Amino acid sequence: MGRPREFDESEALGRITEVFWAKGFEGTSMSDLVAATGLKKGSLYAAFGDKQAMYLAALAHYDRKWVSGLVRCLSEDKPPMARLERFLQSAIEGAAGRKGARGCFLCNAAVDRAPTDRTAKQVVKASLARLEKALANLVAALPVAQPEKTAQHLLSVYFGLRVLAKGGGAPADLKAAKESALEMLALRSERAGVA
Amino acid sequence: MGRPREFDESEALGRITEVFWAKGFEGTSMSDLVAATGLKKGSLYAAFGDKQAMYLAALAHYDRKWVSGLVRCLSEDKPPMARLERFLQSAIEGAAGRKGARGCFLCNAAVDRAPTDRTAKQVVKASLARLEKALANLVAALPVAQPEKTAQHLLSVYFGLRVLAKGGGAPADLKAAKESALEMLALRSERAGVA
DNA sequence: ATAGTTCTTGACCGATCGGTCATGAATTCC
DNA sequence: GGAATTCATGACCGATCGGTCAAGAACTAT
Repeated sequence: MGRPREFDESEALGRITEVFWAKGFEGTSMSDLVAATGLKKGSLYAAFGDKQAMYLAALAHYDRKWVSGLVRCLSEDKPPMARLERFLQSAIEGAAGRKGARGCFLCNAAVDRAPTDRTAKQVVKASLARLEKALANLVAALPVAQPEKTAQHLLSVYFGLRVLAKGGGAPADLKAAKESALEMLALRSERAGVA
Repeated sequence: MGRPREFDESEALGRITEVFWAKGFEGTSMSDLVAATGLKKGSLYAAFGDKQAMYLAALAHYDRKWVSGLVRCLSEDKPPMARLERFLQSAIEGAAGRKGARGCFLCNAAVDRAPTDRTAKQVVKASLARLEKALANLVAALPVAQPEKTAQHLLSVYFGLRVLAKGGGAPADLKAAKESALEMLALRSERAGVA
């Protein structure tokens, strides 16, 4: 009953996500969201609540769409090392093009929103846990001891690459970090395989 | 000649740095800086320029004070692995206490300021390069091949730990990531030492 | 003493901030 | 065809944003 929505809520959430992703919570104004969605302020508030709620909805949307994509990529039916290589490579490429300069929304949220927004922090924690689990599953297919520890290590390399990429790290340097991580892992596997 | 400054410019810069460090560029207002320094708006603008200039001054101040501290710590006359352990541990502890929740200003700047502020990006790049060089020097004391690659790897672990810590990573998980990184390095050293 | 210079202060600026609300349009239920 | 309900719209709100400026205070050089 009542008048039906004239816009696609999910599409609007996609636009909102991109804005928060690119500009952060504090850097995003309601007029930015109005411009990005083509909706009026009243409609946005009616559909999503206040600014913080919009941010949380965007973060959840990112988790569903992009984090899930990463998890899927980590769980693919390919050689484990190839999956890991692609995983780390995605962190490097995420800051390459003009549009890709936004990096990883999860990383951004962890750094500049989690410390002040408890709910955002919980969402971030949940996404991190999902990634860690997928990584641990992958590493478990390798002959290394303590796959959880190694997964945490690789997760930190991933986010470290995100930071360095945003900070203007040279592509060659990022590639070096990635290769070093993979080489060390191969070394460990090799050794454990022998033992 | 003329009326002398009634405040310590360096002390004011210290206060300004702490505010930007804790709240980011967009999250900091001039009234925040006024409150933190005890100065009036006019004095701040006269001394430092506009908001962006204040941020850049704060970032440079951080580089001089804290990044230099890290570099010094990495160059100490102690066992290399102990220095590395302390280096990574500082990333973990930097988000522990209430006050420490601000994490690493350099990491924050890389994530939320570097993409939109070219000058900030250059300052960040310079600081990153300093850290990388100190790390490479340290790693060179170890019997590992390609110390620069390894240094990049360790630097990404460092910033990854910063991100995970801010994202609410459990202390045990952060410790695991740190230990995994150090163990892999020890393994590599051992092997290279044998070869 | 006085002129010249720098610093401090608080009032002030237009613009924008996040958010609300009354009104009219669109739809369903009876 | 109302009555009820929901949505879209644009005007509107006080607060705060980053930034400026005139006027007085504190100092130096002559």
